[in-house]
Amino acid sequence: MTRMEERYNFRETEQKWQTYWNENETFKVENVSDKPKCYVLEMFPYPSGRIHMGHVRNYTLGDVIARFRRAQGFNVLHPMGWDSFGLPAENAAIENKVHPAKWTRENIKTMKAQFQPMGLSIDWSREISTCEPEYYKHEQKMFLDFLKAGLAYRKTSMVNWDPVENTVLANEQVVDGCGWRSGAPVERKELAQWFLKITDYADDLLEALQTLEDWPDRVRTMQTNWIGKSEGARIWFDLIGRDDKLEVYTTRPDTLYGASFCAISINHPLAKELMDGNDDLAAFVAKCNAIGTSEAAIETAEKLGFLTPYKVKHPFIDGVELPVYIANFVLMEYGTGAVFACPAHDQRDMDFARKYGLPIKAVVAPKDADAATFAAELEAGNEAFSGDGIAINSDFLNGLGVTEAKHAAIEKLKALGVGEGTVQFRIRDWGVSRQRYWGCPIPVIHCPSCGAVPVPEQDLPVTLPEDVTFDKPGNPLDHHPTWKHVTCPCCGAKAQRETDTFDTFFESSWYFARFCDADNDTTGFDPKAADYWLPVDQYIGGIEHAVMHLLYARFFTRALNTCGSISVKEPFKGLFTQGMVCHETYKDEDGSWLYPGDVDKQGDKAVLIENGSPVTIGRSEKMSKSKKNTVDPGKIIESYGADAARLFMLSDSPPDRDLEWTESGIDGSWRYIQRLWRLAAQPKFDFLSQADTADGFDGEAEATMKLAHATINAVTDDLAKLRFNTAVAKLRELTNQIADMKGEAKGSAAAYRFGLETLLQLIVPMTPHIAEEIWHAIGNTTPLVDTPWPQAEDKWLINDTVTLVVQVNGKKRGSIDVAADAATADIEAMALALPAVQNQLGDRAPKKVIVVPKRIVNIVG
RNA sequence: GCCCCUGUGGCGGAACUGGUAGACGCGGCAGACUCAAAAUCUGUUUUCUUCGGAAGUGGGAGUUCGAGUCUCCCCGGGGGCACCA
Repeated sequence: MTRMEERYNFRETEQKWQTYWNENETFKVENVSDKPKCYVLEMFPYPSGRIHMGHVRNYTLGDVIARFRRAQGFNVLHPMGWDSFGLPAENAAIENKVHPAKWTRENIKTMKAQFQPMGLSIDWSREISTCEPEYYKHEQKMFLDFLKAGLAYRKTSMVNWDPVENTVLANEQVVDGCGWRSGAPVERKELAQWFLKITDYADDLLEALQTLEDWPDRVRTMQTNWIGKSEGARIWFDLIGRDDKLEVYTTRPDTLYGASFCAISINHPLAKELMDGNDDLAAFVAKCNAIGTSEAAIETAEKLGFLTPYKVKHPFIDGVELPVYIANFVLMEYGTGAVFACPAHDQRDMDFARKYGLPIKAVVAPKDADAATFAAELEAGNEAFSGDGIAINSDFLNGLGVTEAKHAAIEKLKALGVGEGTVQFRIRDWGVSRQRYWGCPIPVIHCPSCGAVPVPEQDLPVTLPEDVTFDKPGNPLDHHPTWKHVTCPCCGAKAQRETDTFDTFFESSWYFARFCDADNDTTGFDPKAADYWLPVDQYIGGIEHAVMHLLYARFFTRALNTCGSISVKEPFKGLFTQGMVCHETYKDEDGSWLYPGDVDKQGDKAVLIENGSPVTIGRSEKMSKSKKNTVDPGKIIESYGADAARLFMLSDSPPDRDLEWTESGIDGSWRYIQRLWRLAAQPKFDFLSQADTADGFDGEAEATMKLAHATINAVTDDLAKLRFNTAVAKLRELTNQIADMKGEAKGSAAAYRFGLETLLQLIVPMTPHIAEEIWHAIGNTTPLVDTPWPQAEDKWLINDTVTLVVQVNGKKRGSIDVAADAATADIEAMALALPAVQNQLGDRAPKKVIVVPKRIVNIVG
């Protein structure tokens, strides 16, 4: 063995093993193997320029799983790439006059160099960058396939329009009704946009959530809510004096007998019809629009109604006519943009009815209530009743429960030809057009006579022009002198390219398939490669992607499946959402944010290092540039090493909870790394030359052997369940056990060595560098990274004697050591003989003695 | 308003299907080594205590031989959704 330095030099060691892994292509994988496959993927980063602690946590978690599975004998795919289209690149272009491509590629280079010292087990041969034509040309082909399959279409819809920047903004880019950069009030504008038919898969996307057992319930709930399936009925009310009908959607057809009016959206065609020359209505619409769409505005918004001259016939009751209002609470985007209102059983309708003096009629009463009394109280009050109950005052529905009454009402509507049962979804088709330069061009040509014509496949890719300017607002593709001017592929006439680009969620909707076959130049990936690797076994990322990215990717995979490009439907079998990395916040006397590095903490107080002026310590929040509570991963790795940083990311906090970054925490991890080193470099006794198991094990040696084997099982289980914090705790316990050994028992040296080697084998996924270094230093020649995961031996897991706690009336009074197979009667006798038990019982005889084998004895006195 | 998560020492957090509450770490305290400091090591660290014990997992009830864990009600913290008919 090599002589070990007294102190561990992490800089040298970490560099050494990283170089070894790179040169040996240790983590490069093939798409064929006789081992079972395991695909571990972390959400790929946006190349913003610098890695942050969130990245470190994310990629450490994934790396531990990847290394663990690799050791367990899986063929592990653990790739990395760059989600490199997006707005920040264009902002940089505008602010710093640098081309988005240059900015992005330089950032990738920087960030890749920052990832390198983390020691991640990544197959870099599969690296991808989504802004390169080699990547995005495939998604242009996919889009053409979607068009053919009827999964993509163009329609005019309302969008958030920034009048200063002349571009569409995503909902997230609208802050308090204003553009996030320009600060100008956002306008609603109708614009022709490309959509993908995610709604075709609404039911499947919802149903399949139940099969995703390895997803957090939270995410499944959020997607369920987002898809928003509701079952109800469409009803066609006869408009009196007109030929047409008013179509409404309701989830409560059982309350039709309580209907008192209908209400339509201000954007409903009937409302628009009335708008011509009607100043009162125009004023009303203006008033509604002025309320705004912010949460607070809606919360306090008054119910506003405008009575139209229209009336509709009640579908069930002859001769009853209902007035039609235009109301601010009815949304054109949901259902049919029209509702019938039953004030007694809907709070919103109740508020509206009270305000405008409309009738209120109770038609459902709780099971146990006296119907007449209940109805009278309900109709006199201001509180609607929306609970379950029995139909009353409802003719043929009377006596039915809500569910049965809904069915009966729908049957009757169908029989009368005035309605039908229907399912309504909240989710809407995915608008993918963006008036942006730094995205994938939408491969379509607009011809005055042929319309929107797909770019012929042989003309792909449609690449972004390099020579663009950002000196005026709007889309540089639109301003480009020549790029958009082309001829129609159909008729040869002068035509224009589509100048919109795809939403950048497009790229992240299939990158996991690209990693399976990253060099494929024909279809983006070979279906066979995707079949082999997909679905991703463990996907890891932030909860912020619970709906958007994760839903788009699930849809996209289904769409590719429909087009025959892929055989799976669900891209991610297991999903793990990690918590945020947080840090205390600091402010100076003027209330400006301060960097932790500028602050000197002394107990509960803090001062500015520069001049000693007082600093206010704020609550711990997600690390963010704006609050300056960030810690640079590069500096941390530089001063503590990657292993210490990785270990800290895994210790203490469960990975799905927020992690509080502290100096003392990273110090603690660093101390552990040093301690681990001393275990081998400065042992209390010579465990290497004396290691001999011929005489068996005794005392501390036996205890170490037992703990080592128990730890193998415990840590294996913890890692499989992603309970890294408890795995670390158990490894520390084993470390303590080994460190406490004195070398005096039979087999001490052998047990010490076995314990240490076990520890290294179990900790190598977390702290790969030091584990590998010690492994070799104590004489192993096969790299630890290629050593199979340890297996616990049964003989060390069995205990001859067990300690039983003895309770009297549920309170602990002592304990007894008994043989594992001791008879119940003997155990009882021993427990009762304990002085502490005698004291408690006094003269009384025990009423009952409960013996739970290998656990507890409870004496009831 | 609806839905979800969460509440355990000074702090982060352990506690498998109900069975020794506080593993492991951070911080603190005391001591050793040192001229001194750092590092390291040893001990101690839920609270109260008449040193026998007693209380204790946000609060209150319940089920049980036994509850941090299960049930019901209430309170606090965090997050998501929402004029969704």
